[in-house]
Amino acid sequence: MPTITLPDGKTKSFDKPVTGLDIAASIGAGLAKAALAIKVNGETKDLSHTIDHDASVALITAAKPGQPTSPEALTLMRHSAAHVMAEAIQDVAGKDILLAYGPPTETGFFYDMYVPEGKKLSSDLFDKINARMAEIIKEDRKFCRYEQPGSEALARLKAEGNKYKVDNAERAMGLPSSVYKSAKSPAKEAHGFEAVGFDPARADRATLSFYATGEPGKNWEDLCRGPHVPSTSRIGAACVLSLASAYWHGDENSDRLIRVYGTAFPSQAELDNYLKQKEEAAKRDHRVIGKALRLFHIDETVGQGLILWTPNGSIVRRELQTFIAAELKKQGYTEVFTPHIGSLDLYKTSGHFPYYKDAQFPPIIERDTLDQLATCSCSEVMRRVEGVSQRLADGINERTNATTISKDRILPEDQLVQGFMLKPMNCPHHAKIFASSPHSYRDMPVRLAEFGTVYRWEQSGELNGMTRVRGFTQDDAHLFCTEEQVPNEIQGCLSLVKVIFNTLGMKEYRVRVGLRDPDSTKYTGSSESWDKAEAACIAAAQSLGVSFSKEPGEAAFYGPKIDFVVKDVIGREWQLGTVQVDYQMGNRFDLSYIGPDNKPHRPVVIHRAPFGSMERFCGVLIEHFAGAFPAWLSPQQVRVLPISEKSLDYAFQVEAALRAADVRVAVDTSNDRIQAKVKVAADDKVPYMLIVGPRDAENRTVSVRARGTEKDLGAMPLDAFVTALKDEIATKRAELGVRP
RNA sequence: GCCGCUGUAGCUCAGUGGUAGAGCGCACCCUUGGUAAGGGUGAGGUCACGGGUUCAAGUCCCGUCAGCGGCUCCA
Repeated sequence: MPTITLPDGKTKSFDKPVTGLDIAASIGAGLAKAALAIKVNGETKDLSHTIDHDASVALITAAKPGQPTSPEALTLMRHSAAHVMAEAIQDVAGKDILLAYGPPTETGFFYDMYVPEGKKLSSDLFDKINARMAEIIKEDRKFCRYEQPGSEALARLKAEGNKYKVDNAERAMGLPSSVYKSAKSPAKEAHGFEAVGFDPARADRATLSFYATGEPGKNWEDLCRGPHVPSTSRIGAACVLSLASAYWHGDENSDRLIRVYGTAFPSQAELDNYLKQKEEAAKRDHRVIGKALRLFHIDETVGQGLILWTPNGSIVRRELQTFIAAELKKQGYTEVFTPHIGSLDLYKTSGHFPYYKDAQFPPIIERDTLDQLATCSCSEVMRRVEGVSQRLADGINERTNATTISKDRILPEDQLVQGFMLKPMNCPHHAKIFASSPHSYRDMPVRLAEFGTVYRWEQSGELNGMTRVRGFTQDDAHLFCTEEQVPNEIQGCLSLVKVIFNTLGMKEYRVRVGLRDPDSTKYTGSSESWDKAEAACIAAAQSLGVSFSKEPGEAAFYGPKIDFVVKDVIGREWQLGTVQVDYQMGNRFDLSYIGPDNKPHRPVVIHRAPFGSMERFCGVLIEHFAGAFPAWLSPQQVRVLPISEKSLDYAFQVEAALRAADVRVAVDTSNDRIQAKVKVAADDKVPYMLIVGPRDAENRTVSVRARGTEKDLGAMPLDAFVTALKDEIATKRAELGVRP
């Protein structure tokens, strides 16, 4: 008879098998009421699950009013809400919509479904679907689990004609799918089900579970692993949010499904709060603020994914670049400038071409050469563009000690097509700068920094405001160092990140350390070097003091890396910068320095762009500050608001005094009332408003109103304001601190 | 690239196959004021672009381009 161990270590013995609900009730009526599910030996089960053996059990409960709900409870509610939504959709839009897969997510849930041709599932139906969901929740139907032998259940699902469920069932039982064939990855794990070895006998032994929302055979039901909350009312409040499309199994050659997103919360108030937060977040979107504050512009005629930095945004960017450049100088970096294009041979040497050709703008080829190629077939042109001379191939193969350039890419000189690439990376240019002069170990490390603009052919559907673009400027640098110097240089990169994030008050970022896959042999460089470099990356990440994760298999083939990831206002994660150790580039470009032994040695190269690109970083910053930049970054730092035109003269004097102190300032010369001028300045998120009227003119004072304050802070002498603001700007303070 | 949605004034958006609309912004005029919108007048349109259906298209259909939400991808 089962003895149950509770999380606090206490045990309870029962004289017959017990359900989760029994256990909860044995502890207290309140707990029984609040319980949603149980965890048996760490595995979440329905509350009605029967335990007939000794186990450690924890109860998952709904939160008391005013208390935060546990992530586990939310996940349960949302998974259950996905069922409710699917039922509602089938009620509203028709049973011929085939359900595929509906899991909970971090902030809600979705359900992928196949909508037959000719049928439309559009957001017009959301009101009806939401109403139906509310009804189902109110009906408080029990989630009723029942099991069927695998083969029997499978036959039933096949008869029902939903191949997606058949596929789910087959995969749940460890059978190969009879309906889903993937060209890409046949062994790919099915949605959410554990991958198990193929075992035909398993189908007969296995059972499949179904959940009826109510009575099996009478109410709506779905093949589902569970677990669920006890009944629909325990979901609280749920709603459908948006439509998107998704591929079956994420496979673009497979069926296209409609993905319906929704979310659920324990109460309507919490749901409303979430929706309101979403709305607020949308207002912080850098694309919205960028337009309102005229920070940047994207013009169809210029091209998608190409950012035009308007004057206001350019100020923000310039301030940031100046800041970063000053920090780099402190760290011993030297600045370089390189052009926006480089010859094809450069990228054949580096390996970027043709390996990443799909992610690049096509090559720039001379007009005469194009004329010569006019009669060639497309594939012939590509062959010639991608071809490599014998000399270049021999050099690379020798230096990389492998057949890096295969024989079939080697062409006679007269067949080779010369041309240029818009540069997708800065490293080849920097490597050439390093190689342009001899280096002694005494000069190492050589740190070459450039705000280098690169161009990449991103898929059109991926472009997104400033966060995903086709042309961008990296805060790039390459550190050419000896192997011993690697840990110290990585540490230096991260301390730079720390300084800058701290100054900007950015705490919401995480760090991923990409390590090599222990089972793979694709990596270059000795395993001792790798061990040291990986250890250095981990140690450096640890010293940052933010959350970091080790990601085996995420390293580049040429070395381990550290990535910085931030979230935007709508919860999407963006990779900002990266620090990558590279054991390959030195070989590719035949780089060397003379060591103490008077012999040449290969330098290790560290690529680092801690903020990724100015575009993405500024986009993230706009959202971080919601457009309300600290004074040092603000496009306009002060606006002078004369009470009336009678005070215009003094307003201009104030402006002149501030301008002389290098403050970005403007006078509002409109003939509006002061109330209107205050409103406009507030909308423009100007840090300081200086209201000046006859009183101020007489006393040579300014009445200060800082952004975010409801009222004026009082008057202060003009000179004192200028001094205080200059100091705030010079020290890059995050808060607006100038006070009378 | 794929799926869905969207595209009307500088911005935010109404618009039922029958004369192109509002608010904000902008220009000018009145108002000269002490902290989140004073009043008036006016200018401003290839209804994204190209085809088609129709007596008639901003509206319906097809295509293209772009934006948005996802999917896939991301050195």
